[in-house]
Parts: sequence; C-alpha cells; structure tokens
Amino acid sequence: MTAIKRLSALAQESRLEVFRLLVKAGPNGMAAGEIARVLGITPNTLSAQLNVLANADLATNRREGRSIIYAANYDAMSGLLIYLMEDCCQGHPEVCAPLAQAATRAACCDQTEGALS
Amino acid sequence: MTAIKRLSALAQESRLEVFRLLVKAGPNGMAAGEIARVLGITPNTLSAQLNVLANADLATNRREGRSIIYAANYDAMSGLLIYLMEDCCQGHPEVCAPLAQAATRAACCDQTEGALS
DNA sequence: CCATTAATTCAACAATAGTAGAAATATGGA
DNA sequence: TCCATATTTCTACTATTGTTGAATTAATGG
Repeated sequence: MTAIKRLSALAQESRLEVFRLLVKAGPNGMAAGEIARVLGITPNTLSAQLNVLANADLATNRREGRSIIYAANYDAMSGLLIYLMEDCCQGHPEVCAPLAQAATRAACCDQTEGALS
Repeated sequence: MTAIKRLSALAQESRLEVFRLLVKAGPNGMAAGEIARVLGITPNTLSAQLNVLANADLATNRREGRSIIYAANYDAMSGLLIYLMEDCCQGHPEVCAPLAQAATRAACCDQTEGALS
C-alpha cells in the first residue's frame, strides 16, 4: 500500500529531517550535496535515504548541471495526511475536529480568514 | 522523537490494520483475542504489535475479566496529524490548504456545516 | 581527453523489526 | 483447588533496514 510506503519513509529520524528541510526549501528544492552538508550526512547514505523518499513519491528530483536537485512533493504529503485523516475520521470527530481547527488556524491556509470563533 | 515512534507504529501493514480496526471499534475498544480473530493474526504476534501501538501511545488497554481491551487513542492520532501538518505547512499552503478543505468536508466534522462552496 | 566535482551504485556488515512455538501469567468458574 | 480461557513473555530465527568504504557514472571546464 502507498500509505505504508510513505509512512515508513517518514518514520526515520534523518529521513524526516531531510523531508522537513525539503519542505522548507520550497518548490525550487535543494541539491543533494547541500542537504548532506546541512544535515551532516555522508553523501552515499543520504542518497539511499533520498531514494526511499523518492520511491514513496514524497520527493522528486531533477538534474541541474552536476547537481541533482530534490524537492518535496506537496501533493503526496497532503494525500497521505488526507488518507490518514479520512481513514481515522470514520465516524470519529475526536480525531478530525481538532485537526480541522488546526488546519484552518494554520498560518499558511488562506481560506475563510475572516471567521474566527 | 514521539512523531517517529508513532509513524513507525503505523508504518506496518498489520499494525495499520489493527489501528484502523480500533478506530472503527470506537472508545469501547476491542478485546485482543477478537482483534486476532478478525484479522487472522496469531495472538502472540498480535500482542507484540499491540505493544508497539501502546508504546507509541496510539492505543490504550484495560483489563476486563479475562480479556484485555484495546482502544485507539484519538488524541495521540490527531496530535500526530497536527504535528505533521504544522511541520509541513511552514509557509506552504500546497500541503495545508487541501487538508483544511478535507478536514472541514469530512463527515465527522460537525463545525460550520452551513457553509458549502 | 583528462581532471574535478557531484551523486549514485555496489557489497558487506551491524542493528532492528516481524513472526511464531512454547512456556508463563492472570482471571473466572466448577 | 483444578481446569479452561485470554493474553503475554521468552526465545530463536528470518527478513528488512541503515550505514559505510570503494568503485562507478555523469557533467563541466581546461
């Protein structure tokens, strides 16, 4: 299942760090070497980890000169979260309601900014 | 980190199945034996898996007669989702916005039911 | 075409996780 | 107390995962 693959990809310390870094880096992404330098991971180890993220579709990559640029795949991430949420929400507002609040409260979400209760 | 622990707990096929079953079962939970029967897992294997979920705080357990009843911990689950979401939303509506929509759209979320666009 | 830089693949190893048989613990009832 | 039921713990084994050194592939510039 694709959810398992993505969960496993994120369920590892350095890989979650890498992913967070990529998310922070934005759509332009970051070169593999730079990621390695920033996080202090050896290039070959990082390569394996990036491969796991890419296989889970959580990261994309493109060559740019000698570098290979990795970028977070936002769609895959929101897809995973939506899956988990809808999976867990089956009749259980306990999970969903706080999440909905957090989602709309989140700074990045520019919808219905007027309504605050 | 607690997020890693919870992600790993869910990042395994039968364990995710167990968790989904518990979520579906509701706050009353389910006896370990019944879970094993429903999912076709041997009791000792299931016990190990339930232990992982409990260690990640995703499931609680209480004894009831001879049975031990496991129940999903909704708070922990929504906590994980909120962590992932806020972690990923740092300036990136691409992830957060669809999630906010899904969260409010979700059947279980009883807030602002009047607004449909 | 050679040297340099960037990243990956390969191979080997150590550590961790998943599974299952057998034994142990806990509860409830005759 | 003894037995049956419910679950866990212990132990061993297999499979998977993470890491690293060494070799390999790819791109650029002289």
